[in-house]
Amino acid sequence: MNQTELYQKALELSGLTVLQLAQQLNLSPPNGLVTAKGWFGQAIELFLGVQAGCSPVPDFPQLQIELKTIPVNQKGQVIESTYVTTLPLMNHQQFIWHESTCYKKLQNVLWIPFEGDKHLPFLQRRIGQAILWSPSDEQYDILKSDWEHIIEWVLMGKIEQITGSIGQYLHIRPKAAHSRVLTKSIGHEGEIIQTLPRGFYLRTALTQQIILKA
DNA sequence: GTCTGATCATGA
DNA sequence: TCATGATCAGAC
Repeated sequence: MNQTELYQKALELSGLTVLQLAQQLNLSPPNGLVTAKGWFGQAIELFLGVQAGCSPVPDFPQLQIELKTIPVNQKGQVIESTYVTTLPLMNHQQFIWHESTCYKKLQNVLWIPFEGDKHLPFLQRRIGQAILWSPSDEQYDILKSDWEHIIEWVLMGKIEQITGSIGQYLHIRPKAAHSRVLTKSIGHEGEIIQTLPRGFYLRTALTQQIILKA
């Protein structure tokens, strides 16, 4: 499958409801998202033929394309931020921008917008028109500088001091089963410390531009 | 625990 | 109201 074929396949989703998607895939859909937060994203993966897995690479490695679903309200406004990848804390290879999973995942993203208004019954929500996006020069520069800023703090052993308010398009937030989960990181003396795992997220400041422009 | 898929829920 | 911090589900 090449890029065009993938995009054409994604366009077939346009206008389908969640229920129709589930029927087409022979899945029994959940009644809501509280206990099935990732269900929709995984159903779309199944439809487009993404290999299920947990390795930190783009969904379509050969095409360098990452797949993202994104909830939008009736005014076309993005409702939620978008998870990108885990924040590297000990993996040195990941401290180089061009080697980072974050860079690789953001080169090309296939966005699948869908109705995310909470008052809409989940099964009746419709899927929108897919968007194949790559960052503009300006978006790229901001993403890179956000990333470098955050990684610099990690390298200086200041992981505990990075809050979600840092970063214009890209920021970090907790990413774990719960707030007691611990993983290794660098302390301010260069020693190994235990800390809560974080992930990179895209702010709506960026994703709104992408959805609007399409 | 570590990764993926994400949205929930609460405080300012 | 909305951004930050917390949490849910599943594969491995």
